[in-house]
Amino acid sequence: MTAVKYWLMKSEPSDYSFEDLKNEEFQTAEWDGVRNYQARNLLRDEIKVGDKVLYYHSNSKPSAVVGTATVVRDGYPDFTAWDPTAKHPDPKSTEDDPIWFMVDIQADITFSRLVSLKEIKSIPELSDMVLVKNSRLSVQPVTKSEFELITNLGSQSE
DNA sequence: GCCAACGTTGGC
DNA sequence: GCCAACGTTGGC
Repeated sequence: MTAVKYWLMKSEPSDYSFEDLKNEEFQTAEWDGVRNYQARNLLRDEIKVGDKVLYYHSNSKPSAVVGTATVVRDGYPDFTAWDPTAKHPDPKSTEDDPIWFMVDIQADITFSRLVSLKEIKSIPELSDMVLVKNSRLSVQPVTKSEFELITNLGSQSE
């Protein structure tokens, strides 16, 4: 039994929002479409059932963490990669030799107020977050204290 | 919509 | 293996 780890996953809400996740059956969805090797390695090797996820809306007004989710399935091949009609097909990835991986996540807490990137940047304790430093990685590690601080902020009333 | 930062591709 | 050209991300 390994310890629970913490992550932040980005999605453009116009593409797939936290509301979309909550509208799924069992509020659960495949986190497909990741086409970045660093993120792939995390999905394939590091992210495990029971891990906790901050759900971040990028390219949004404002960009913000809007809720949390729980990983409910370990990494497995992203079969949308070899579907030419999918959103992010990759002909180099095949069923026999998959390149891209995904996990399943289930919506957990819906924040009562969003925690914006601006707010995150204003908090000294969060200045080491990957989100603040390398804004491009779409799946990134966060520490337990970062996760708890942001979840506490998002759970405050109003 | 702009563009900086970053990642990937491919010629050599 | 280098690196210029190109594509993408995502804040603003």
